[in-house]
Amino acid sequence: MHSSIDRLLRKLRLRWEIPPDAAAALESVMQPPRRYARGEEMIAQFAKPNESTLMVAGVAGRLVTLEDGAEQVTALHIAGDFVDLHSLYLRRQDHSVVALDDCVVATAPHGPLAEVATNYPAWALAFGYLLAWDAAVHRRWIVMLGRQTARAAFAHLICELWTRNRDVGLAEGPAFDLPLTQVELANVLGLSTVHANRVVQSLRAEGLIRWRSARVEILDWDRLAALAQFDTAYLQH
Amino acid sequence: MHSSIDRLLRKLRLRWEIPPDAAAALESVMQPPRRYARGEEMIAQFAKPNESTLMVAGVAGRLVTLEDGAEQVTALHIAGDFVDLHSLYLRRQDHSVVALDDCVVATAPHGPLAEVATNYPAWALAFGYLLAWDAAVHRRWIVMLGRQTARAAFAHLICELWTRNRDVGLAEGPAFDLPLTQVELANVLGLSTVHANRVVQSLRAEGLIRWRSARVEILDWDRLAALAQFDTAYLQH
DNA sequence: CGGGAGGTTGAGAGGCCTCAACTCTTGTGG
DNA sequence: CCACAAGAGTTGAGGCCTCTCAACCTCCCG
Repeated sequence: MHSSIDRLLRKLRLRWEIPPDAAAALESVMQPPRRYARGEEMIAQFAKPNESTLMVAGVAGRLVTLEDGAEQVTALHIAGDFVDLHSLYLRRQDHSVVALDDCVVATAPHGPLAEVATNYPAWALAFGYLLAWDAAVHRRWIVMLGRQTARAAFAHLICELWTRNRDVGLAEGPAFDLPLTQVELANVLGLSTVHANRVVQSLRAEGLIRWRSARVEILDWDRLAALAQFDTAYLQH
Repeated sequence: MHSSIDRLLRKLRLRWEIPPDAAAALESVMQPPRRYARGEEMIAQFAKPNESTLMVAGVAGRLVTLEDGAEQVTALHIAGDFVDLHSLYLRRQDHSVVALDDCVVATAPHGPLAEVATNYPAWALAFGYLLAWDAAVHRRWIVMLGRQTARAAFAHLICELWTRNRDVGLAEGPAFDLPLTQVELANVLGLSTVHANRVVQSLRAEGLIRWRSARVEILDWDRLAALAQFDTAYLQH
């Protein structure tokens, strides 16, 4: 990877032309890469950032904390994802962003970023697409949490993350990095830690996945996707 | 209401200037209002619409149907909401849109709509805002489904819908229209119909709300909001 | 070698589900 | 104007999924 926006370009170019001059324009407004260690808070809840953050490497989560202390992860992001493109349009963050692994990110100040969108139709379109795509993933999570069992939800999460990793060139065959603790997984799936653990064990015992030392390997895609009722359509468009 | 976009303008003008000429430009690309009867499907799942739909009156829901037949509503929309602004950017609908009450809608063809965004910076900004706002609501629903009990989730839904109705001038004091059947409510909250019914009764019995003949009246906002852990921030920005 | 984070296990409780029946409301046709 | 049908709402009972509490294990690192 030569530039911070390579993974993003790779994903977008699956379905669109991004002209080299447009790519160069975005690249020119990205700040130099910055690192966060696993566990660090990248953006605080209720913050009002004046820049948007692009993941270059690692995994980050958007975390909502309720008054009673309950925590729910509303989105996971990997290399090539903008973590908070929406902050271009919304005044306050409704959630914090946490590094779930060591991360490298590059930020773009809102002013120049908006200018890129005005000057390059390809980016105006792509930013709209990225916002809409984010929402499409949110909707699938709503279905996952509202209408699927814990086992199916976990299976779906694995299918989604594998697909997204593949789309940016980060899946090696049936395997990809998943540096979540089971506590964090529970906060994604809306479960208690104890039950999250049992769900993981159950999929392992059935020979659907292997998961150890921050790496998931999918052993039986067909059965996993069937359990998850995974339909990749919402990720592609 | 004189024009189809009045409620939308009202909502946006809570935080932005929308110049009259920009307003006129959007209005000029809206098609004449069209009606749907309660229960009608406005947009089919997997459709590829070439227009976006603005609610003028009524209530609509975005409905995802899984292979096993389970149904989950991922969003509710009232007057002033674009139901599928994202279709400007995404090729296929990932869900259907259903009229939950008699509805009046106006559509705008994607071509002219995109042109309005290019020619009027206020609309470029507002469309980005509306997309991001939609996603913020999705995120709150993820928290609601993942980390709140059925009672709290229902309470939250009521708080959110009252606030949104108020913002477009459709709340009369503590009351607003909620033309959902309990089956539909269950599909919003990710519950069985039976349990949805018990949740409704429970909030009624506690004197938090009244709900009859498609109309909700909030009897004790403070206790309802506390139960819901409702924080209006995500709706305002 | 000790400490701590992460993972695992067991047992009992509770929220929510399914199945099934029953009641109430609404609207339609005779 | 009544009778009936269909849809919506309600109730009961039993069972499963998931939660809480609490302990214990394992691995890694200093």
